[in-house]
Amino acid sequence: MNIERALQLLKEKGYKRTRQRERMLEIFTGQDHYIAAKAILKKIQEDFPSVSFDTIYRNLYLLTDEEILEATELEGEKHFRLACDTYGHHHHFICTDCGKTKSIAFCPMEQVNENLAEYEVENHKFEIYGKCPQCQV
Amino acid sequence: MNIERALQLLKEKGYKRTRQRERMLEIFTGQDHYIAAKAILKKIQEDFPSVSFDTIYRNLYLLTDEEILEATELEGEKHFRLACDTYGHHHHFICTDCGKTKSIAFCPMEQVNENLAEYEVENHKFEIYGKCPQCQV
DNA sequence: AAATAATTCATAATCATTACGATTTAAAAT
DNA sequence: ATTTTAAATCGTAATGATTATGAATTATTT
Repeated sequence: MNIERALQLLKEKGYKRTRQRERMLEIFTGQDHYIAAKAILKKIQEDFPSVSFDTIYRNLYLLTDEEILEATELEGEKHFRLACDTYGHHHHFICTDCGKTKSIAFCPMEQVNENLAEYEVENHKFEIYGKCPQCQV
Repeated sequence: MNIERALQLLKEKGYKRTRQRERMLEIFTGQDHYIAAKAILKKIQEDFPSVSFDTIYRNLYLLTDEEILEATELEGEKHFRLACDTYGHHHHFICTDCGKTKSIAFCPMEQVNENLAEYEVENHKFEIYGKCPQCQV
């Protein structure tokens, strides 16, 4: 995902192009880290000191719904990153210090041979946690 | 995990045997469901109307640290269940309605062949979400 | 039965998140 | 270029889960 494509997607859906949204996308661009909602807020306040929680959260969820961002919950806080498009469905190693991610192509759902016939599977989560090379002691 | 063993473990560590703790363990016994902290509180209040948040949360975390309970975070709320001892390390299907679980013996870490040599893996999470037979529409 | 150390209770504080009404602003229509 | 209008933002307050605190209580040890 890149800014151009994100803005295009938003336009197609009739959403307005606001400076706050552009700035949010800029913050995410080029990052392969998950970032806490709180951290996004702080970053944006550097340019828009009066931006409110509402704006940030509303937009984070909007962008996630539109699949421009990916979300995950780490230690009770929601974190976000630009949706990856290196390959399709995949998972992540996530650094518990800095949020840096490494993509894991393998999806465990292919291998589960437990009998789940009577269960209606809707979703799954596979994440590996640890320290990236930069964050090791 | 069963009550006797849990109480034994607590005793060995020098923790006191309180009525509240016994009641908590009773509530979990025989359940293969993840239960929200809030729900535990309500249940215990039936017997101890004046029990406080503090008691519940402190004990849920204590029991989790002692590996008597297992915890997971579902929709921003922590949920708990008795640690399974059907077999060793494993994962769960979790019903998003009632919290009922089904054990999944397969662990995806065995299959990951991405090169994580430079990454210090500490932990992982694999959960499948959906509706159990009882909760399907 | 007394001592002591852990535990609980009652309540307040914190932290992330969500909600709301008034105001502003981007984009469409004139 | 101006007006219109619907969406978005701001400022602030509310909510909900969780954590913290200090005094009172209780299980265990002496």
